[in-house]
Amino acid sequence: MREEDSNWFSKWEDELPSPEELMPLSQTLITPDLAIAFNIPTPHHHHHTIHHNHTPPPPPPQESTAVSSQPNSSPDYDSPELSGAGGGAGGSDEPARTLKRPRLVWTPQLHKRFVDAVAHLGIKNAVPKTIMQLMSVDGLTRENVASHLQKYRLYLKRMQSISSGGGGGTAAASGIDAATDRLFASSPVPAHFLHPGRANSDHHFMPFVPVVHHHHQYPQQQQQQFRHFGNSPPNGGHQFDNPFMRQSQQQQVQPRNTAMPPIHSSNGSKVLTLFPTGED
DNA sequence: TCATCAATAT
DNA sequence: CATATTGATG
Repeated sequence: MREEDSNWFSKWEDELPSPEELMPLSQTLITPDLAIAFNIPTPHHHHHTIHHNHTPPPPPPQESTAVSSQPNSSPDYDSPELSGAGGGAGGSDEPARTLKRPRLVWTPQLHKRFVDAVAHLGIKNAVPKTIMQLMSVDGLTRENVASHLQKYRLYLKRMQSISSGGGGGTAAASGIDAATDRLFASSPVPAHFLHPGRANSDHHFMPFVPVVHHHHQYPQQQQQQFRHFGNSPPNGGHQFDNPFMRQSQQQQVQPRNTAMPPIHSSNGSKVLTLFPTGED
């Protein structure tokens, strides 16, 4: 089983789409809204007091490459928004500083990364922030993870209850594999999750979180492509080409559904789905 | 500040 | 229904 330890990363890598596959998007990266949200780029140089924290008291442990290319403007706090005046004004450009991101769709794949991350971190360190970092999914927020984690924990709890209780587990047991938790069921639950009491065996030897972050001011809003990114293992990153599938814009294949209409937000809610649902 | 949870909203 | 958001509490 030691192999796995050395392979876990490779396996992970395998699932990761190659860089090339990630970028190609037919979407405009910067949408009008975005520009507006950022305070309308006036035909002038935007210098914006860039923040190159030189003397920040609390140094964030996230010192990666100093690649702050892409001088994005920083979110200035001044929104002319608010009422007023303009009223609806067509509603095209809304200053809306309160932009909402589209709902994240937890595909089995994404969930798998989540579970893997939690598994490798150990219950102990599996807190939203850390998980989020390990997952390295662009656009994924701490709250996304927190929310999912909360639900996932409930799922684990139910699982423990049924597996140990035994008594009177009438429909309870069946309840598990029932329609609910379809998502959670798609990913195997690491053993240790079921008993927190036990520490993990030998897996706290992480080569260090591959968190190779960019420093980015993530633009909030609009459909964005959540994408992963290959990290390089500390000891020899091997990159194999991964003939993977392309990303679908929005299309989620529900496992149990002969019907085809997947993304049906009854309304016109924008749903963001991650990469395509391949197979597990 | 962050994590966790319960309740609630969309 | 799945996810987001909020508020209380540690």
